[in-house]
Amino acid sequence: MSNDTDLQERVTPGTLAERAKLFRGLADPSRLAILEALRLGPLSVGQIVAATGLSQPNASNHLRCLSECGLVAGEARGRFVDYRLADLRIDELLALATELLDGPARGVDACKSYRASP
Amino acid sequence: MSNDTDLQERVTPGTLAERAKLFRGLADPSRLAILEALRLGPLSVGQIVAATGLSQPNASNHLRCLSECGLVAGEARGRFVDYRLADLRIDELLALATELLDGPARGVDACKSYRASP
DNA sequence: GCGAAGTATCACTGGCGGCTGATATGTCAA
DNA sequence: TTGACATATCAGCCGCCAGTGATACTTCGC
Repeated sequence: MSNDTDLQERVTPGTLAERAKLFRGLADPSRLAILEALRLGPLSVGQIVAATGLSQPNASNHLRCLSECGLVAGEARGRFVDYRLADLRIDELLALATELLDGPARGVDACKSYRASP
Repeated sequence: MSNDTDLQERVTPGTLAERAKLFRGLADPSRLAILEALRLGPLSVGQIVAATGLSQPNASNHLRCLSECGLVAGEARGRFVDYRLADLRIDELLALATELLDGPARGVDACKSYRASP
């Protein structure tokens, strides 16, 4: 059993679970909607709520998560908080995903193993 | 209510749920372990099982899913099936994720909103 | 100070997805 | 043909995360 774990670790030393967790951060339509909205520029929570249609507590929760994960960064301005993408490579990652969806990964939406919005 | 949906759609026309689903395909440690193993070259199911420590039915299930999604491609060779990454950009995507984890997204593993392996 | 607006936090729940164990299908060797 | 091997499929259970609703906290206008 410890052997199996070792084998798993040997594939990519250490960061396998972390990478899965990173992708999981991007795997939720709500979080993705927030990130997409922020690609155009910084937004306050209220603006994000308006842009995505999420409820305010829900958006706040996801923003907390995204912030802790280092995907977005929030800057308090009075009673408002402006959020922005934490890194340019996040934009690249999203763009690359779009490319794949137009290409080989076109069959994703047909996959029955899991849903888009859980 | 239909207004909120419209707003959501306006962020990225059409492909928001699909992109979430693509990331969800990468968000599982088992699937990610398979993809990582395949980055080094094509492998049969048995070799994947040995490399990842997954059970055979479990690996087969994930391979089916990954194949339907267009992330891997399988080629039957006798009673063996060799799987490989379906596109080079999948490798790029994984590399970009690693970069982010070494950089701004370092706090991902500390995020308590969700786990690495569900 | 007081009320209001913006944001964050909390407990709760329902639905979904990943793992397992058994079984089916298909293919090679003898 | 028969047995063994490689892979695929199936049903069921369990743990979990996303959403909701209520509420607390902070900051601004008056």
